[in-house]
Amino acid sequence: MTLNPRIAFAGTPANAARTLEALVAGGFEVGVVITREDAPVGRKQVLTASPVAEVAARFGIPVIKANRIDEGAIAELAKHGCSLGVVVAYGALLKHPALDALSSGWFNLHYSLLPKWRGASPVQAALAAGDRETGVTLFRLDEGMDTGGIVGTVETLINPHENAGELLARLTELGITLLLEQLPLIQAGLATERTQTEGATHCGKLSRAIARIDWSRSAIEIENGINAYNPEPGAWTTLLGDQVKVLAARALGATDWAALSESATAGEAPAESGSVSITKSGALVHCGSGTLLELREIQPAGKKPMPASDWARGIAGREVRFE
RNA sequence: CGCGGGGUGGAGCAGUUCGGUAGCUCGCCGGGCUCAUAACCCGGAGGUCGUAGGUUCAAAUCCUGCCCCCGCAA
Repeated sequence: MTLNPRIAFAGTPANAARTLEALVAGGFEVGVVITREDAPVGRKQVLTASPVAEVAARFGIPVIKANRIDEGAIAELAKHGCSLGVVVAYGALLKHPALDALSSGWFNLHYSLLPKWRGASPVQAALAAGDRETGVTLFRLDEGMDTGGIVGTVETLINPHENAGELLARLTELGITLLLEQLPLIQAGLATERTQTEGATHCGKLSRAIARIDWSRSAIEIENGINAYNPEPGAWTTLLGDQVKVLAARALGATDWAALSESATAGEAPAESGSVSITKSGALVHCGSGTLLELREIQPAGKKPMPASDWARGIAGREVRFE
């Protein structure tokens, strides 16, 4: 038995589940877990409990399944004697009655360096914007959207070609470190909270629409988008009307290759955006401003993910252009 | 019964509409060229065409059931 206050944990997806695991392993007493209700998953629409619910069940922690922390959930919450809340990607905003439900308040792990990228998709936003660095922020929840006082941050450089899945995995571990370090201080009333600075930026919810590749943009911008929107919701384009996911690709610098090529000096028409050149080892897509994007991994609709070189072999000899 | 694509030698594809026992680009094995090579040349191995049954003189190709994979939607 610890003397520390019992913690209420709110979260839903896999990285939240991982954090919950670490919290328990770290000796913190999690009195109750709040997660979103079971949802249909996959083609079969099987009603599935969230990863956080799974972990809670494994540790025998009581679970409250609610898509928002309303009066009913607050009443349930009160039964478990928790005084401090930790929120990691729960999936709903905490409004006022809920915020006041715990005497020591709620603290949230947010995967950006606040006040940068407040909102629902900070990891993706940082990658899409081509940021060089990002991080994790632990802050006290208030009624605003990611506006509360900052308890601590961890910074990290974004690796070249790193996608959102990889980056989130790293940030999750950094967040766990931060949380395990700061939580005892918070519990002891020794944590400091500093007001967020000016210059906030925001990001919205992810949608499939924004993950569509616009081949008229430069290769670097396109690569940033591909890194940002993989693995979810998946950067995509279309080929003859069928959707094709681009799982990984690399911009070949910012060079205007079209202007340098012999065909340009020979007066031939420049390649249209989206047209694909099959090479010996793969495929190059012509992007805006004459830039080139080298495809690395691709997934046509109905197919499994495959190396771009394999895909290129199958379409060799045909004219190919992404729309 | 939500919509849709697909299962052909190790990989990616073609062939299926108009049935006649299998092709392409690679990979692999062996040999050659070369200082050398992921380059080039020659040769070779490897396939019950997802599965069960049906129609037929003949089925990867037509019909029916089943299994599996995947995209969308939710």
